[in-house]
Amino acid sequence: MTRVGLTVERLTRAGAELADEVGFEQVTVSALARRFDVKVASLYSHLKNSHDLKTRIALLALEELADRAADALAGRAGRDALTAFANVYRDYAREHPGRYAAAQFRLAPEAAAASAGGRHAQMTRAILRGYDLAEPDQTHAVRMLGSVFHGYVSLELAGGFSHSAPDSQESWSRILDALDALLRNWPAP
Amino acid sequence: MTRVGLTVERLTRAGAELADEVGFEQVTVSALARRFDVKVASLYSHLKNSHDLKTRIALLALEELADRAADALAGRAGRDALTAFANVYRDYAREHPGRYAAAQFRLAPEAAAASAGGRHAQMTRAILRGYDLAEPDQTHAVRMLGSVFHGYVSLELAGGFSHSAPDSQESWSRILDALDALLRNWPAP
DNA sequence: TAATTTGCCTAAAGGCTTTAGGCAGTCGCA
DNA sequence: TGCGACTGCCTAAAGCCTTTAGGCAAATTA
Repeated sequence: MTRVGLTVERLTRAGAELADEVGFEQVTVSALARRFDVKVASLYSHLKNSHDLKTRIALLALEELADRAADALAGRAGRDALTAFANVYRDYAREHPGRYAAAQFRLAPEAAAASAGGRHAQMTRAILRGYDLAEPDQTHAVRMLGSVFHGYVSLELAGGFSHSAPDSQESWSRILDALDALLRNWPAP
Repeated sequence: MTRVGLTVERLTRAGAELADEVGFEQVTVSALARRFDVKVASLYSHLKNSHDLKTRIALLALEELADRAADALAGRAGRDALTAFANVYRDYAREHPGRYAAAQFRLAPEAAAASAGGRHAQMTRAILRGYDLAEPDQTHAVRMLGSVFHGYVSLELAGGFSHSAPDSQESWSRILDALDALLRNWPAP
């Protein structure tokens, strides 16, 4: 009856790995217990419930994404920043599909407030400083960028662009070109 | 022991309604059986399994969406078509959140091939006929439009834009303006 | 070393999925 | 109209997941 040394942090990290391996949907308290070779009930002294586990994985993914984005943004501006930022999302989703799915997990309002979501929005705004957009257009542009990045990455991950020409990488590059052009030339109302 | 008259079609429609009421995730063979006041096992002569049910709901949603989009597109061109098409997605997602979630369900390749997915792509291409874009830019633009529509609607549905100014409707309008401008002025490589 | 806390365990109840086999309406055909 | 075949819904049962309650032993503290 040796102790394995479970902690919320270890469980969350293992849950994130599990998500990348089998998909976020399949992350289950049982599967996690199996992975630690421990009885299921044992996890319930560390986790409130299954939803709690998923929330924690989502928060972890949002933090990781924000950290990477912050790194990528350091020392860059304008189109360079836009591209680097966008690639962080896409690359993260490709490297960690389960975590990326987790990042889309519908958080309860207080969890959302405590999440790295705010950092993401702030960073998107920072990118736009290179583009001379006043409010409220800046907010519109923030929302649009978020939509394109999230939308493209989701569709790509869902297999939407595979098996058809031109390849996805090329579309991605050209879409970033287009966004850059659009931001430099944002239409008046 | 009267017969209720279950059919795959009725089950699928009821499943779609259930999805809108409680969320696509919560759509379950058990819940559906409850709704028809019938034993769970009875549904298994009509449905292969739970995944089959979800696939059918997804296909239904994709059909409905394509039908609406086709209606909206009839007799419109250019920016007018773009706006109408985009609004179909957004409105459908707001009216039928569960079905919209279903439409995002990862389909198996053959199910995807038999789905209305192709009609959606064709209609997006039709819109672009008003904008003078040659290949491969047309495909890039199709992918970008899909990304923005899907991304925006997902983020909005997830509550991303509520409780903050400016309101979501305004951003949506301005983003459509921006897309129209971008398509009229698609940058060269 | 004794007392206390903490961590993992056993047990059990309840829900969802899926398969197997059964009985009774319902429909086609003579 | 009556008989047989089919179809549709049912009971039963096994397997997996979640969650709670209560227990014992290892680790921590004094």
